This record gives sequence, structure tokens and C-alpha cells, in this order.
Amino acid sequence: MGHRCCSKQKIKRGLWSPEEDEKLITHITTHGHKSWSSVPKLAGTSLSLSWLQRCGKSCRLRWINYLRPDLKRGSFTAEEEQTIIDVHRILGNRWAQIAKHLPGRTDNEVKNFWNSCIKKKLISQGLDPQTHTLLSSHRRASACSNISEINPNTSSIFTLNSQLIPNAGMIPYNKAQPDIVQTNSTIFSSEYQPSSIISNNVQAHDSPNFSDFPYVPSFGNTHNFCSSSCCMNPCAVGFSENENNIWVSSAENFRAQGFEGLQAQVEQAKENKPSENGIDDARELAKGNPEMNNASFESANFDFGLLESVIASEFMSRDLSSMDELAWNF
DNA sequence: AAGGCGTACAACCGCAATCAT
DNA sequence: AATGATTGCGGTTGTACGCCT
Repeated sequence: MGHRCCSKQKIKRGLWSPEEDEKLITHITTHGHKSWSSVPKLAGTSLSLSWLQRCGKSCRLRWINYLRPDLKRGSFTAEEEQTIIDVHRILGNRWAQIAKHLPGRTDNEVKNFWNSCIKKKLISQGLDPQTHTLLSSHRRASACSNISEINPNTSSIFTLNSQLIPNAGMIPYNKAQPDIVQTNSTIFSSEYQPSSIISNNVQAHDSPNFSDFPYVPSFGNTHNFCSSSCCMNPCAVGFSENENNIWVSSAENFRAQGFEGLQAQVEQAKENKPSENGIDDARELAKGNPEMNNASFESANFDFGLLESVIASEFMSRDLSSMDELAWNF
């Protein structure tokens, strides 16, 4: 066994001893590492010790993951954890890329933390750790069988459904400021202040004419997001063309149509193009149908953390040419 | 006290990309 | 251009350690 690069040599494996660490640190800090394959032979000689019986690959890994002076040791903070989740939602298992957003952390560390902690946490919240969407079992469990029972006081013809995750950073809608989405992050409050929201997972439970209706127009200034009838996981989110509107889709719709399909629907509605999915109705609403604008949305809840993260990913794809250029300003 | 088990994390492996010749 | 060496990466394994019975 052993590495091909050093199969002829007497190579030690397993955990590193303090002496081995010392040899490697001394060598790297004084000579650097021009070639990792030559490091083992050179390391130790300056201390009049025997050469390091490790292969270059092992030396490199030990230095990068453990001995580098700029590493941040200790447990991950809540902010780091959230960053990992957010970037993972965008990039997937690209640990090296994710680690670049966490100064002092290595890809190995991030990967281990993901596998040992975050993964389990997401699963316990009913989220698929790979797709970040609601697991099918939880989706079924959270589905509302009778919305009017849950929210008997609402007069709304629509109920916007979502699951509410604790500590997701939700702040109640502020009537004085007509932007409907507020979070405790800077993404919405400083950069974008959307004035309305479009959803294509709205259930028009009182009107059979709107049974497959895909959009909801402006919420207006008098509605909030602070009550409790819910079953939608807003997994796909995007901005409309003028960036005053956000559209939100359920996990089901996202899978069925993909991001671009949903965005196309929104754009189609804005351009007055009829479609087979009730877009004519959406168009009328978007133009300001007063009956619809009077609809109450007192029953809507959102997972703002998730919403924010998905929108963040939309920022990335719009503003940056490459995933590698992700720049975070939290 | 000792063995079993689960967890966290360090380290290894194989592969692909990149570099040097 | 071809080829071997090196580097970087993600998946997987191994090991130390704490907890429980």
C-alpha cells in the first residue's frame, strides 16, 4: 500500500507525532515548500534529525489542514455554520470553494463539520441536505388538509403556505415601510426593498376558477407575514425584470419547471403574453385587479432564512460570471 | 471496571487537473 | 504534442475519545 509517489521509501502512516510536526513546521517556515515530494527528505536535516518518514502528499495535507499558522482552531460559530449552509445550497459539495468563504478554515474541516453536524441538523428540520428542499415525508406531514380550519378568521381567497423554521431571522412586516420582506441580514434591507411578491404556489381555496392559478399580485401595505397557516416550502425565488417583485415557487414547482421555467412565467405575465397556465389571470392581477389587491394575506408565513439564501444565489448568478467569484459581504 | 457503541476529526485514497520537461 | 510528476480535491476510512450499560 502507500502512495505511488513514495512506494519505494519507508513511509510511516497514521497520526502525526509532535516530533514529526516539529520537523515539518521548522522546514516549511525556514525553506517553504518548493516541492512537496522533496519536503520529507529535507525536513529534519536542519535539526540534525533523521528525515521525515512521510510522503510528500501526507506532508502537504498535514501542513494545509493542521499546521498552517493562519488556521482558526475551535468550533464553528453560528455565522460560519450559516455561511456553510448558504454556500452549500449554491455550490453543493465543493468543499474547497466553500472553505474560501471561511477564513482560517480548511476544506477538510468544513467537510467534516458538514457530515457530522449540519447534515443531521438539516435532516432533523425535514430538509434534504443535498437539495436543501423539504424532504417528501415532511412535506406530506406538513400539508394542510383544510386551511380554513387552521385559520378560520381569514377572509382571504388565497393562502400562501410555507413552513416556518425557528430562528430563521424573521421580523414582522412593518406597515410604515412598504417593502414586504425584512430580514435581519443586509441583503434585503440595504440592497433591495421589494414592494410586492408573486407566488406560484398560492392555493385559491375559495374559488374554483383559480384552482391552478400561478401568481399573486402585490400584497399592498396592510398585510403581514405573521400568522400560522402553512404548507409551502419556498424553494425557488427570483426577481422580476424591474426587480420590484419577487417570485416564489414551491419545491414541487421548482422541480417540475426549474428556475428558468418559472422565471419565464413571471416575465410572460409581465409582458401580457397568454399562456396555458392561467397567465391571463395573472396578467389581470398584475395590472392591479382591485378585487385581488384586496385579498388578505394575514395567513402567510415564510422561512425567511431560506428565502434569503435562495435569493442570494440568484444575486450570484446574475452579477457574477463564475461561481468562483462569489463574494460575500455579510 | 470493561466492553460496546456512536461521534468527531485526522488522515488516506483515487482521480482529475495542471505543470514541467 | 506527449508523457511523467505534482498538486488539488472530494469521498472514504481509521482512530481517539466520550458516553452508556
